[in-house]
Order: sequence, then C-alpha cells, then structure tokens
Amino acid sequence: MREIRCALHVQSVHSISLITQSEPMRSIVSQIDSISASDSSILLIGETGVGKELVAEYIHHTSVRSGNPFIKVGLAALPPDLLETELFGHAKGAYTSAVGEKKGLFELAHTGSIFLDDIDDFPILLQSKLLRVLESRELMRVGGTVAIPVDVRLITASKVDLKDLVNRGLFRADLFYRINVVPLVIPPLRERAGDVPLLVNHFLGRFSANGAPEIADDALRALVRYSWPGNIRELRNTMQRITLFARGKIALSDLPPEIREENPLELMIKACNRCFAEGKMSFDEVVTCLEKNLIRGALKEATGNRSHAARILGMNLSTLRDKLKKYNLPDEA
Amino acid sequence: MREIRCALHVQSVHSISLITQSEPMRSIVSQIDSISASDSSILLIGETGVGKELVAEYIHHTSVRSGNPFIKVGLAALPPDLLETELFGHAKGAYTSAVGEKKGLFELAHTGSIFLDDIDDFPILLQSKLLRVLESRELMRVGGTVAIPVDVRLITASKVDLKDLVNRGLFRADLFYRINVVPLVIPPLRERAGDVPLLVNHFLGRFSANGAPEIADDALRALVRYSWPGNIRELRNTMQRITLFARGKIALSDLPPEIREENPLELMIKACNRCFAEGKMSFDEVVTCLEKNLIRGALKEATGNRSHAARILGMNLSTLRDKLKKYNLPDEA
DNA sequence: TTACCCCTGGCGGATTTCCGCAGGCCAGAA
DNA sequence: TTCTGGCCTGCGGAAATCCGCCAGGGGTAA
Repeated sequence: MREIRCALHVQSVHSISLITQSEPMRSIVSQIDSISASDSSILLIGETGVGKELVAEYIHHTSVRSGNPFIKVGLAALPPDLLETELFGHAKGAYTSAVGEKKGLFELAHTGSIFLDDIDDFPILLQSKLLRVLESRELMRVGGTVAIPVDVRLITASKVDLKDLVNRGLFRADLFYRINVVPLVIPPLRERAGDVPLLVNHFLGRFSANGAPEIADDALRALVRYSWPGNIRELRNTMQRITLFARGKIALSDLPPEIREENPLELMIKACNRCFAEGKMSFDEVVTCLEKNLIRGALKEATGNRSHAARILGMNLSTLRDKLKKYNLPDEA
Repeated sequence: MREIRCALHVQSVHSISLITQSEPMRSIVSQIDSISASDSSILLIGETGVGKELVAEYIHHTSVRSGNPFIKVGLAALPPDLLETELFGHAKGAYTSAVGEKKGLFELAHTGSIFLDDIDDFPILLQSKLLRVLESRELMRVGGTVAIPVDVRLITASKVDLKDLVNRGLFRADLFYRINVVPLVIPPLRERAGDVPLLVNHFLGRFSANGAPEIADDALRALVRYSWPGNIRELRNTMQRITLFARGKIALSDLPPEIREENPLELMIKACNRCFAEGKMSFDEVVTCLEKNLIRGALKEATGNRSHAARILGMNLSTLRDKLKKYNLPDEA
C-alpha cells in the first residue's frame, strides 16, 4: 500500500484506500471520519461506477462495528421474487420448496453493517417491511411467526435522487427519511478530474508486475480530459486493459480511441465557448458564423447541388434557399 | 546556397532562390522557365508579402536579358508628383529646380528589365504616357523635345485584380492588355502551407550564425497552421526575431502568441465542421447544441441572473427567456 | 417609510423562419 | 419523340422567433 504525502490525501484502512486529492472527495472523507462513532443510516448518492461500494466498505471499516460482519447486497442483481427471502430469510415450510429454515442477509449482518446498493430499484411492496425492520430492530422471516432481533447499521446507495422517486410515488417518504439520515453525494469522476492522475497511477500499479509504468504527458492529458462516463469502474478496466498490451512508458497510442481522440462535439463546444468568450463575438455572430460554415461545407460536398446540400444538412430545400439568400451565399461562396 | 534533393524544387540562379515544394509554386516556376526566351510583359498578381519582387528578379535572371540592368520601382513608395520624372527623367530647365537634365528609370533599364511594383496604385494620368512608351519603345523626358529610344522588358506587380480597376474606370483597359501578356498569380502562403517548413528552415539558416537550429514538432505544426496574413515577409521577419532570442532548439514558447495560439474563430470553424462531418449530427442539432452551451456559459458567468446573461449574449431578455423555455433550461442547468 | 433600480414573468404584436405547392427546365432513358 | 426524375424558383401560409410593454416583487439607499 503506497502512502503519498503532501498534496495527496490517502486514507488506508484494512487494505481499503480512498485515493483522492480533490476537494469534493476530501470533504466526503472528512464527513465519514467525523461520524465514525455514529450508528446513523447513510445514503450514498452517485452515478454508476463512482465507487459507492468502496465508500461503504470504508465507512464500515472506520466505524465501531469494523470488527463485525459487513454484508453487501446488490439489490438490482437479485431476482425480485427472491428478494424478500434473501433479505429476511424464511421459516420451514413457508412455501413448497422451503424444506428448511433460512437466515436472511439481515440476520447475517447482525451486530455489523449491511450495504444495500441500488436502493432506488427496491420494490415498493417490500419497502414497508424494510421500514418495519429498521424501526423495530427485529424481523419476521417469510412464513415465520417468531420475531428475531437484528442489530445492523444500514448503508444504502442510489444512483438517482430519491426525492424524485418520492415525489413520483415510487418510493415511500417515511422510508426515505429513515435511510437518509446522513446523505453523501459521491461526485462523478469528471467533476474531480484532479483525481484521475492518482487513480491512473494507482490502478496501473495494481495491474503491473513491476510497479506503475510512466505515462507520457500527452497521454495523461487525454486521460484527464476524457469525461469517464463509466467513472472509476471504467478507469479501472481501462488501466487493466492497457497494462496487458503496453510495454514500458504509456503513450497516447496505447489509449483506446474514445479517450485518445477528443470528441468532435466536445471540441466544438470548447472552441465555440472560447471564441465567444475571447473572440468578442456576440451570440448571433457565433451562431451565424457556424451556420454559414456548415452551409458552405455542405454545398462544397454536394458540388453546388442545393437539393443534395439540403439533404446533407437535414433541412428542407426551401429552408436552405432562404438561408442562402439571408447570408448572401449564392454560389459556392 | 543549400541544394536539397528529392521532394524539393529549388531553382537557384544568381544567388536568388525560389524555395518551394508545393504544386502551385512549381507550376509558376515552370511557366517562368518556359518563357525565359521571351520578352513578353509579365504581370504578377498576389497579396502583399508573397514575394512578387523575388519572383520578378528570378524572371529577369533566367531571361536572355540577365546580364543587363534590372531596375526595381516601388510605385506606391514614390511621391505621386515625382513619379513622372523618376520614371521618364526630365530635360534641363523643365521646371524651376531642374538645373540639369536627368535620366529616368526607364533609361537606366535600357536593354534590361524594369519591375514596377504596385502598378494598381499607378495614377491614371500617367497611364497614357506609360502606354505610349511601351508601344513606341521610346520616351520623351519631362520638358524635353527629343525622343529617346528605350528597349526594356516590363514586369509589373499588382496586389489586386486589375480587371476590377478597369471595370471601375480606375485603370486603362488598353494599358492593362499591354502589361497583362503573361499573368502570373502568386498564391498567398496560406495556400501553400507545404512550403512553410522549407521557408522557415531557409530563413533560420539565413539569420543564424551556426546554421539553421532544430525546431520542435509542435512549434513547426503551429507555424504551418498559422495563416501568415503578412505572407513570406512576415515569416521572414518572424524567423529573424526568433533567432535573436531563442537558444538552441526552437520551442513552441519561442513563437509569438498569435502564432503559438490557434485563432479562436478558426478553431471554432474547424471544430464545427469536424463535429458536423464526423459527429453524425444534423444542422439543427449542431446549432441547438451550440446555442445551449453558449447560454449555459452565459448563465454561469452571470450566476443565474438572466438579465445579465442576456446582456452577455447580446440579446433581449425576452429572447433569452424564450430560448430557455424552448430548450428547457430552467435554472443553472 | 418612500423612492429608485433591477429582475422576472406574462403576454401579445410584428417579423422572421420554415416549408409545402405548383410550374418550368434539363438530362437521360425508353 | 415522349416520359420520368431531379433540380430550381416563386410564392404564400403556418409556425416560430424576437422583443416591447406592463405589472409585481425584492433590495438598497435616503
């Protein structure tokens, strides 16, 4: 486990690392540390792949329950009809194939923590039972008649704002307030691009037999510039794939094309913003300039054929004609 | 004088070099070589700084008159009231201060060539006299009574299309036809960017005591990308300035900012075209995308103040509000 | 408390834009 | 020679856009 000083902020507990130097994540680590003595329910909000599971582990292992079980449940991955029994167990003979009693995941987490990922996908019919379990701190197995005490700390994760689901009647408001005692928003990777170099280095080191290889400057810039729609999971997978094929220093050419090449749309937006902000052009001037150039390009490609040019541009011939007249672009201007 | 093989085309005559590897210039050199035995009047057309004077020298020194005088006249640089006497001389007592007779530049060019630069600036009142001299092959000094024979080859240069001036009555049609026997259009440097590396190397070598220094790749790319509105003259001056201050290899940081940094407008146009061509977006989608982003940027800069944002964008508040509604951009989306 | 300035929303009129329709022309195929 | 398909132009109606006007609210200074 590498420990880095000065500008970095690495908390390593129980071989779990939250690697960051960005302010958004530092703030979250601070909040987690400040409630480590607490038993409060925590709701982690963030996009797929941002590392909610890792954060949940960190929370558990820095809490007073760190020596006790930590049960992770991906709710979205469980078949809906098995969900109840998986979570709460079932009594003997509860249904045809229930030849024996079964402990649920909540029982297994007794005295420890349970992490319910994708709580936004939780069936609303089970929400009332979950709420009862949380409030009474005991559960009734499916088909059972005996209340079984459970002492668990609840950590949940959602990829959307549960308030929206509450407003749409898809999530119980009372359950929401119960699990949202401490909300933590995990930012997407594109909002903490400053962490990308650390994470890249971390995963390259993780997957390389000889320690993290060096990265060319332009390759690093491309990695930082990329928006990482798949967040840390995508970054991790990308680094794993790179270490399989790259030799020595990581070059720009070692990166997959969607990272290596700047997205044309992003490039355009950046250029337009820069032109508008620096080029002293008004909104209309920028839009007009864009339209003119797109039209010119299409006419060139269509060798002056206006009908074809209109089709290229995805507009009506009449519309193109009107624009040609408006901008005084009669021929292949 | 360096001679380069293979891909290059360097004609060196009498310590004059036309350095090029681009097709447009090669074509011109071929035309010049093919008329070297001719005495035809040549009209060079091209922007300021493209090297018309150098081309004129080359023409003279590859012609049969190469051993005879070559007189260069920048017509725009001469005071209009002295123009006639400079070109055609004057007799003794032609005017108060004319204490002696004076040969004009045409006489000095006898048996050789005369190069009249900026012929587009030539006063229309002198155009008839010039025409008479060219047709009769003799001249009358200002205030003189004796016809003096002159045998000169005429090379003229213009930075505009003289036909336009003829159409507007600013240039005599008969004179135009007389001097336009062989028109040669010298392309601007931006239309033969392939020559930039050669020219950069040439001038760096010219101005460096220790031979041409090496250039970093990104610096060379910036030099090629630059549009060189001042053409070769600007390139020459830039290289001279660089060799004064740069040490060793020429880096991107050694270049002046207008070359080092890509012009925002050009960048935008390039990016927009690429986005449209590669990004599989329709005209409307591109325009919409641009508008949304410009609006978002303005709102961000105005911290949500729509009146301010409208002013930033240079549009009416009502217009901005209509667009916000159209694009469903309610808050700082 | 009052006055002033600025922002925002609602709304409607004028102008611009989009585009469909009809007709003519041209080139190529039957 | 006729027919067909495509392109282009003129033109007018519907829809969209631009923006001015009015009213209300909030903040600040006198």
